[in-house]
Amino acid sequence: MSDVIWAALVDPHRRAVLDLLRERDRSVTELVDELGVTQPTASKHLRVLRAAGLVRVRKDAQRRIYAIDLEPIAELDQWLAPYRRLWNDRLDILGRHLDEPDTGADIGKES
Amino acid sequence: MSDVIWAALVDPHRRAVLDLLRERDRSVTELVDELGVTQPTASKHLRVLRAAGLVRVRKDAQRRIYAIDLEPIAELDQWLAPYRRLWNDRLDILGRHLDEPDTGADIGKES
DNA sequence: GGACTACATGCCTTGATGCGTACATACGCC
DNA sequence: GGCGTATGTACGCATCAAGGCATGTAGTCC
Repeated sequence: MSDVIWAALVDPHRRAVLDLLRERDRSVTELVDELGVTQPTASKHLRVLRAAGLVRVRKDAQRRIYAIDLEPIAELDQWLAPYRRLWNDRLDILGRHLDEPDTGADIGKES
Repeated sequence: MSDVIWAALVDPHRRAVLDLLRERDRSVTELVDELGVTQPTASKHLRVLRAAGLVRVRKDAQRRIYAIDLEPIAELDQWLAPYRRLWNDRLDILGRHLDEPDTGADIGKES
């Protein structure tokens, strides 16, 4: 997946923006208030998120309403998939050992 | 989830390391060869990955064998979960509209 | 059209990051 | 103990990203 997406998500403020937009669409002013940052700072973060395709904008009179776009998130999920599979496999193995503690004939008990 | 994990994952070289370690454990020299970077560079990346808990090391004589640790990845997966849920919800809605294109009585046809 | 609101952009400074080079350290072998 | 291999670290440098401040721009209202 694109480096741009990772670069966008690495910043806590930008992840906070996504969290807020997950709830509902918001104007820049709303985001500024919620994040506690200055307006230019928020605008720059939004620019990065836009470049990564993580948010979309629509105009509402003089306001800009930002909405989340989940497609890059789905990409991230795909990147994660093989790791998640590995993780689950290992949990399964652990679970089997916990379920059948005395069938570990192949583990080789000490001595 | 911790910023350290995001910071560790943002670098392509470090993600490449994880990809390689997903396959099997490897020594630093192996990673250096695979990544095509100098040894100090690799060591620094590994340091960051260690700090984030994404890899573990064990000593084998003068070599250090690195192995992946999936727990931070699981954390990332948890962070992703609400987004994935939202994504799936929207796919479902889209799917329903595609399946039953003419039952959209509540959509409000024009005029 | 002038004032006001909402937002974006440019410039600057500062702190973080990645890489290269050189060096230090640890281990095995003889 | 000296040497070679394997790895980590210190330092300097270049790049970059984040925030502050000032300014530009678009839209609304009167």
